[in-house]
Amino acid sequence: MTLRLFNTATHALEEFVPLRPGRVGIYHCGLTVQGPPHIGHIRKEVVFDVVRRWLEHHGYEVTLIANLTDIDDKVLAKSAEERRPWWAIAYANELALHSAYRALGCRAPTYEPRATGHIPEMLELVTQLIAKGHAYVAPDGSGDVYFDVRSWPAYGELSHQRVDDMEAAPDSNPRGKRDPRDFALWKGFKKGAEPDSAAWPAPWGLGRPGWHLECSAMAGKYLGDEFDIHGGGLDLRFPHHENELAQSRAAGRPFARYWMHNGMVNLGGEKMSKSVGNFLTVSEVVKRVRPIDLRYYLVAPHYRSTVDYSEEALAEAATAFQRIEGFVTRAAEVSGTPTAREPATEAAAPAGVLCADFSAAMDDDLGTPAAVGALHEVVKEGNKLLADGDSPALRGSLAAVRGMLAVLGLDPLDPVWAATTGRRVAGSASGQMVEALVRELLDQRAEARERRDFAAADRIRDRLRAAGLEVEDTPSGPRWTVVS
RNA sequence: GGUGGAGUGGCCGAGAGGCGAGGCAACGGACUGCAAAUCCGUCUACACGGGUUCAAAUCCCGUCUCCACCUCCA
Repeated sequence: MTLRLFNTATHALEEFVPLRPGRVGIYHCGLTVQGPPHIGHIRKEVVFDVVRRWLEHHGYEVTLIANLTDIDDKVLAKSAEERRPWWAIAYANELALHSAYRALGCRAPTYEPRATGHIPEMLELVTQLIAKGHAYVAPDGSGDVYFDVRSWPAYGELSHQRVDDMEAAPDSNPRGKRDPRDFALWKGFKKGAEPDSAAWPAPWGLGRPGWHLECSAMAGKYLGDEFDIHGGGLDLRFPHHENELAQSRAAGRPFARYWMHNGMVNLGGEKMSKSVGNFLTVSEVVKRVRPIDLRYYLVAPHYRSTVDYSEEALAEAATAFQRIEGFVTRAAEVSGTPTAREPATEAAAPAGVLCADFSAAMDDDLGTPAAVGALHEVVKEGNKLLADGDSPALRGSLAAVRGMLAVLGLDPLDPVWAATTGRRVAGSASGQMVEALVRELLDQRAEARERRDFAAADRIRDRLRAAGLEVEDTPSGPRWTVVS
């Protein structure tokens, strides 16, 4: 069973072979913390969370690094606009990002470095580039340092563009650039126009790092000069990733071996984006839909395809997922598997039980759509087994389904969802009271049904529904769930 | 101008020369006191125009439409 990934650098499906046996290093560009994360941002987090889980399923020890760009033009602009320190804005949005991670069941990165914490590493990289003749201090006295694109013939290798074919940057102010495509490694301090706290000393003058530089320096620090996978949104391929690659290689660092880019989330036919204003934040969407349903919606399509966000499609995805979830909760009850009511103590299902179609799909460039199809097939089989009550076959189906769901980060019995799936009452003291009261009402209903007083029985069911509890009759007696 | 990607049934969404992914919705049936859930069945689609082939959603040529990037963007 070999994993193949589509490498955007070569435009080909390649067998994944790690640099060091048994270990995988992944770097993906996190957020510029200028605002709270939207659905497009969190899709990327979910995608790489699944990449990580699948690699771990393969037995790799995964180091996942996601950076935070906490100093840049946008953050400073926001700071000026809101009259709050830039670092306070960055931190507030960092917290918002973390809460979105948690809401969607994304495991925290192994480490999440902030740009401002890595100035020395960045200065070192710039120094190397200047020494090798690939970067220069602008002659205009601005204190800017630029990467010299013409000095690096491979420039454009990642996005398959030739420098001469590129539109001349519509930069009305070429400042001290030798070529309009040269990009800033270091931005000289603009006294008065920018806060003094946003400047760091450098051999070529006070200033702050350019965006592209940060990622090269941090990836190098935590994963080494060469590492396995570099990820990020498709929109970052050029110029950001191209620039990272150029400056790293020009400094003599081989950099990433595989490049993975996730597709965009569109809203109203256009990429969800802060600047256009057509975005939905994770926190607002999560008020309308359960986070686990949102995650299913983002996991089910292929990671490289565009997702056209719509409430209707999201609602359909939720219904589809609830079918899977329904099987898991019923099968867990029937087989005595701990549910969210009593948090699971057992680990995720053992790897061996995943269905072969699921694994084959995942190995084929993370083919989640086909994998989800395979998952639904097993659910259908499981539902048939459920009619006969507990059995080894049912337990096998449940384990397989949970194993597959765990890879996708969607196991409804995982305690991370306990607070938001809302379908069970948590094992708190008040939960136990609700439990006892509902039990009493259901007993009364059973008695009413016994004497065929269906009007009375239905009245109890209706009242419970009005209170947000759905009652359904199963061969093994009535079961109830919290629906509101 | 350059570089990529996409157009699939009522909807979402895979696949990539033959053998009907999957889900949602709808309809019919089974089960149920009624529901719910579940199961069984029905619904044969691939932007358009040509071509290649015994066979095309899949390959070739042309056309149209849309998206991303070349400027900050996951």
